[in-house]
Amino acid sequence: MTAPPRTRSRRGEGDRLREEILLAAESLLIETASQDAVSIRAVAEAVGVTAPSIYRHFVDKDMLLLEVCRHSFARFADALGEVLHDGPPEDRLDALGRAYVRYALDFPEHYRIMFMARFELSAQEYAEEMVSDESSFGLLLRVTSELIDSGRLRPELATRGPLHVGILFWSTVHGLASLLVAKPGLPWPDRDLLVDDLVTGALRSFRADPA
Amino acid sequence: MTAPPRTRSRRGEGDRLREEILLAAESLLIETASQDAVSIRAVAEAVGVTAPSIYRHFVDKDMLLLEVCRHSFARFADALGEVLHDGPPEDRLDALGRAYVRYALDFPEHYRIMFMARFELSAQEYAEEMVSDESSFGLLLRVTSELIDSGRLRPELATRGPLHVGILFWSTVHGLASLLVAKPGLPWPDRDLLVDDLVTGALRSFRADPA
DNA sequence: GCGCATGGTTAGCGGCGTTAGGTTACCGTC
DNA sequence: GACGGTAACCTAACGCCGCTAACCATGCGC
Repeated sequence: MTAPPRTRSRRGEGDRLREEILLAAESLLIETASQDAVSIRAVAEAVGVTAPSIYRHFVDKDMLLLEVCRHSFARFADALGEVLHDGPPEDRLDALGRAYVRYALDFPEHYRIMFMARFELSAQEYAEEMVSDESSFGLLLRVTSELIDSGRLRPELATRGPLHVGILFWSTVHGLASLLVAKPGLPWPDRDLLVDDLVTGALRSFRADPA
Repeated sequence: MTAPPRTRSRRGEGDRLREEILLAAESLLIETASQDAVSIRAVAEAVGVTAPSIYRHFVDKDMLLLEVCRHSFARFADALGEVLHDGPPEDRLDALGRAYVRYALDFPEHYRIMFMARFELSAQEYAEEMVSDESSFGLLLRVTSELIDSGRLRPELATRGPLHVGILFWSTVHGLASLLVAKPGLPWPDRDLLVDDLVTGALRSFRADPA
């Protein structure tokens, strides 16, 4: 784990080390479950290289973590995509919400840096990052669009558009997920029950006709 | 701001410096809007004292920040208490939710260390901290109790108890609040509208009878 | 007036992110 | 096949950080 012997990369293969650095940073994040433990020096030692070498591949630590973020977002989107079977949009949103919280609990530190850390991105970068169709938020937007199109939404919500509704749902599941991640020591009641009531509650509040 | 001249505290007045340290830490947090900027050394310089002196009054940095947290929680509870006028529990919960998000936006860094940082407290400490009647969570629990007692809650929710319902509401408002705080650069749609729909939506999902 | 707890100080340790500048090995060129 | 250029990585060091050890001064209680 500490320092495997390294053979220097060939001419055009500098990106190999870049990938190793990213993987090491991710591993460190998972193993230590602490963002502080992911120091430039620790990552460098894990890949068997000195600290300044990191800066050949990442302009600074924030950019390294941001790249880890991007990886996490991709895996996050995959995890959400897997539960998104065919069916009515309500069911799809329900599945999305449950998978969302589950992912946060499975990868708490990844969730932290994705949604609880403040990276100073421009609105431009955010737009690219989040609203792309393959992103997790893109998935959500697609489902809220379906929901609006289904006509079963409260009219005043439907007029606000998919983004607004998406953020409402996002807020709801993120609220529970982030609290569970941030305060694991709290005497939480049954988590599954909370997720259940929260997700079904949100869906209920969206529906025009209370069935 | 940097170093006012200090006269040494008298025998029993060591707590005076302790208070000054706390206030300086809070000021730094507000002015710099960054938790990283609140270093032991910076705080020490702000009160006109050397860094090690801090440790006469706080065992370590975490405990200092935790104390700042306690201050914040107290002010937070005050802010919530102020909007808690008489009336039906639904209205009180509504007011609580709106004040909650408003506070987070007014004091984002305080909100961060209160609800988005991970302090390793014991369950015991949490219990004392949060469920005390004067605390913000205590206020919330009181209102959710009223709500359950009113009999207008969905029966399956009412049986889960005030804590469960309180956490559901807390999650909901915290979700939006924390996202707004964590990602200020995102192209958010109208915030007031979001708070509106979120809070009324949560209340609607609680109600047994959709009026 | 003396002892001693209280409320500070100076000096320094190890770790952090980061930079400057040097070194090594590969690769295309002549 | 020697050679210059450059990509890839190194050593050394700066200025921060949290924190500790050890020392000093003040002023109260006796």
